[in-house]
Amino acid sequence: MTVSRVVNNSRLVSASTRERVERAMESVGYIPNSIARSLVQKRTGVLALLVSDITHTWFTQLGHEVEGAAAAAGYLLVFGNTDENELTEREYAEKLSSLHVDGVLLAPASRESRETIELLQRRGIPVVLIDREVEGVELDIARGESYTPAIELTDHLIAHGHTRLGIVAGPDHVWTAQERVRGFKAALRRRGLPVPRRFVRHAQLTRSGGAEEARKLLASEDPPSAILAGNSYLAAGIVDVARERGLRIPEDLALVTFDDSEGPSEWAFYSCYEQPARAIGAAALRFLLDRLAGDRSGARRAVLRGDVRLRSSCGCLGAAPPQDHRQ
Amino acid sequence: MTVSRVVNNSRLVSASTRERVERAMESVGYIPNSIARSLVQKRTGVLALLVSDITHTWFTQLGHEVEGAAAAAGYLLVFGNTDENELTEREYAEKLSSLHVDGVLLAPASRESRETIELLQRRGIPVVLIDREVEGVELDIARGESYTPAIELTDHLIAHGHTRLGIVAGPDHVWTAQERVRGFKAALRRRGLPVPRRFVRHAQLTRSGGAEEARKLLASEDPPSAILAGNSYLAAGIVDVARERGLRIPEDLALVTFDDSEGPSEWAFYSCYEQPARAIGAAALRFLLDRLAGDRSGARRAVLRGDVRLRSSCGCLGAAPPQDHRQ
DNA sequence: AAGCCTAATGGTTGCGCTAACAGCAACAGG
DNA sequence: CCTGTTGCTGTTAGCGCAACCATTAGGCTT
Repeated sequence: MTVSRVVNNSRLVSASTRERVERAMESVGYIPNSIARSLVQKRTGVLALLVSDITHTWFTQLGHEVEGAAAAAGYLLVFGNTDENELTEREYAEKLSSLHVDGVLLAPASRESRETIELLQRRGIPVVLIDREVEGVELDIARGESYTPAIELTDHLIAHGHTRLGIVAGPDHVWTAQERVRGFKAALRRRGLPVPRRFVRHAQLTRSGGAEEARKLLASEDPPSAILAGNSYLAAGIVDVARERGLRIPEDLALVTFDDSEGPSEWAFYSCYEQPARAIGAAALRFLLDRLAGDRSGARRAVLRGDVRLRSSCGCLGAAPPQDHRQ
Repeated sequence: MTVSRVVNNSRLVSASTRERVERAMESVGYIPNSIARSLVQKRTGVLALLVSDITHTWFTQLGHEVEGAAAAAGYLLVFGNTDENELTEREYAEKLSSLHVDGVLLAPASRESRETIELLQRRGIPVVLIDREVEGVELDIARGESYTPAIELTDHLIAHGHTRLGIVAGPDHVWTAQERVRGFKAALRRRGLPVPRRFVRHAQLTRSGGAEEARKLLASEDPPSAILAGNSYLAAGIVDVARERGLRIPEDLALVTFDDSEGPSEWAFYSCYEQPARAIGAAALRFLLDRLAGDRSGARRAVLRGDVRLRSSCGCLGAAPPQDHRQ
């Protein structure tokens, strides 16, 4: 039909016909069927963002940014939540590829995400990684840093005079957690400080996960006097436990963490390395849009630098324990 | 083809053929095209959740719950973010209806959302409202309470001895904000207390929005000694301003709020009325699934009761100002 | 005036799938 | 033997759209 030409406003339609068609569409209440269109055009105008935890502020900030930019480029963004689980992730990938989304931004759950990625690539769906590397995968990626800042933060704790340091990082299968642990250990070794295995803890990336591991950490005979937390949720859990045990922060327990970014105001108490969520999202989307525009060049990498913010929880802004935040 | 029958596992296929087909699918890497299927079946297996702010913990908790339940029912959930804006909302609705999502859960941005809803209904897409009523729309809805709890919270402040009370609510076009203001005023009137117009403030539902209005509230000659905040983000903004002005909470300024639900630990300091986000999400999805199963009965309403949690910010747990949460 | 271009429009086809039906074998009952 | 029944498999059509080709009208060139 000529209707199609009107809808897609091809220029090969006379003004009079166009108007006639438009009036007709109006009166019938015609709405083009994107599904049929997608079937023939092989593009849907939908992008997907798969994150590991949609309740995590950091990811939603990033998502918010990506969504705005995607809308500006004429794409609809859908969010998916993998729950830090490769199986859920794979299922999402299958659904999304069967729905023929045009591209996927993925914060990979673990090493196993490689299969998810390969699945998507086999279907010709461009993938851009967010936040986390996957071993053996050469792909566009936008992320922050983990190794170097972990060293910086650890060094900072050491500069405060601590010699018994612990870390509560995310699950072992999460790339950023591995990197942060690696940086932590490197910093300690460089200073000739011990790295007791029991001071290196992996937790679920939630407040209760952080609390659980903090409890193990602080239960020992000779507990650490300073902790590097893998992110602000873990830090909040650690603070919970400190409160439980009557430990003042930073006097009895110093704390530094990661990932704060426009978070709740409580986090304003944590000394942290702030990952630029929005900038990472924007960079990732740009990579994806370039791919969709036909860019076939090699894998690109955007490693965005964040800022260290020294506040109360390490002792830089004086002793200011949050134990008044009782339930 | 018989292939279709295998994929949809109809029972009219012999075991041998099924296996043969499956082996073939495996070897070719065949994946069914959901788009084509959707085109003929007129269902996509996709549900949408439109919220006004995806960075708001309350909505993501709700979303997380809905997503899990939707997945269990075989549906994929996509999230959309309307930014508290009817236009964005309408655009989403058009895109989603043109993508033929099977149903929509909507937290309506304002009264104008009525048009969004009518648009979707005209296309035969079932809609269930979340959290907020829309005047003149009779539709399934799952929400918490606002009017009654606002009275309770206000009464509680009065019981603490306050006579000059203010409210920082969400934007005037948001239903819950209207209700909370209505309850606030009703409680004051019932006790014979004045309701100065300048003590009733509407703010953007963000921390900075809350701070802005709190500044106006506290700048007056005879400022309120107690504030009811419309949600925890607004409360955080109010706390920021109190800190700015050296006001102790609750001694110099008492604070009660809404919406806390598994939020950041800072919120554990706020006395609040806790809306059951997850339960609301679950109820809404159940309504939607019932509609999809063919339920044609009248509009249903689930009004879920939450709990008042009395903590430090109103003075119930002793004076415990959070001013140590400095930047 | 013949030939040829261009702009505007309509017709046909096929994207990949499934609903509906048609076909066919095997077998039971009359 | 025929008819009916069951159990499986193949065929046809059509979902709504756009790519492609065909057609027409009108204007331009030579």
